[in-house]
Amino acid sequence: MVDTRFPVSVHIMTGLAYNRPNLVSSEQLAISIKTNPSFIRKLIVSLSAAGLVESVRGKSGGLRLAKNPKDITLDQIYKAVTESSLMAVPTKAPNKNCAISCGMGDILCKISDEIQENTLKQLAKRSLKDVLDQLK
Amino acid sequence: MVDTRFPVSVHIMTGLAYNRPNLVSSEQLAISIKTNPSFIRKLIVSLSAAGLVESVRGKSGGLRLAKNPKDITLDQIYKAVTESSLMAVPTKAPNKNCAISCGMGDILCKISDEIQENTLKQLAKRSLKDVLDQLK
DNA sequence: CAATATGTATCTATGTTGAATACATTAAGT
DNA sequence: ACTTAATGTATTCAACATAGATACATATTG
Repeated sequence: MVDTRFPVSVHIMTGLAYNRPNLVSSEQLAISIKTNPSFIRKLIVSLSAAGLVESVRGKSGGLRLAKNPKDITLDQIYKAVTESSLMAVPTKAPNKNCAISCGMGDILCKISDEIQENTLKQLAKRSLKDVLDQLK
Repeated sequence: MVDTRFPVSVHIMTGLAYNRPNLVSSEQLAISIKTNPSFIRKLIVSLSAAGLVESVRGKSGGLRLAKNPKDITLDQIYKAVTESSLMAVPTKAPNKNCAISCGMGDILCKISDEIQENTLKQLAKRSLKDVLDQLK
């Protein structure tokens, strides 16, 4: 199965940006994204912790952006909901009898880090406002 | 579980480059990488199809690079063994009653494509010879 | 013809993701 | 106060992808 947390989160954030400053419920978001409110709320926990979303509890509560869409970049969203790296890094201990095996770990980690950094830099160029403008 | 095909393939290719032009068996590679020959051979199928590896069957057979390490770049390896994109793209049909849902697909695909293209461009800068030099 | 390598197929164990469900907590509104 | 409706949190489940395991066909050397 593929990790959809980031794309789903972008969808969530776009929905909130679109309806700003009104509150939107996780139920409404779930319908728009065709997923379940449980998944939405799990993502909201991360997005709130990152200071991107505010929630209001109780009746007539809901969710809204914590910042202006132009001040939210996609790398912030990515970092909020994704902890693993795009490229897998070796987890197994190297084969100590093999020079190549011993050397590969560092090399692969360096490549992975480069990809990660580069991708985040690229996502940082795009704000939620850009996405919203593109939508219209 | 994480997709390790690319890092494992880089390891394979580095092993073959290191021992060039001698043949290396999938068994030896499996020991170096601490995995099983079956997985190695599955990857070899893809690497061979991409023209990166040659195999010799039968007794005293084995595997070797099909090209000079300086002419093999990491994006070639990546493309040979990985078909899915780094960032998940939406697979579900959009919610037709929702403008945002309908618009998100294209936007997310564009972002995914950008990341993919950018990452491959970055991997293209690095040749197998670079990896080998770095190892020594 | 025996030995040893790749090629190929199948099955299984494991881990991850997201769906489903339940329920506590909070706050509005009557 | 009480009902209603929202988030917060925990747990379980189903589906899926990955890689490990195994078996065996095929090819080639010696």
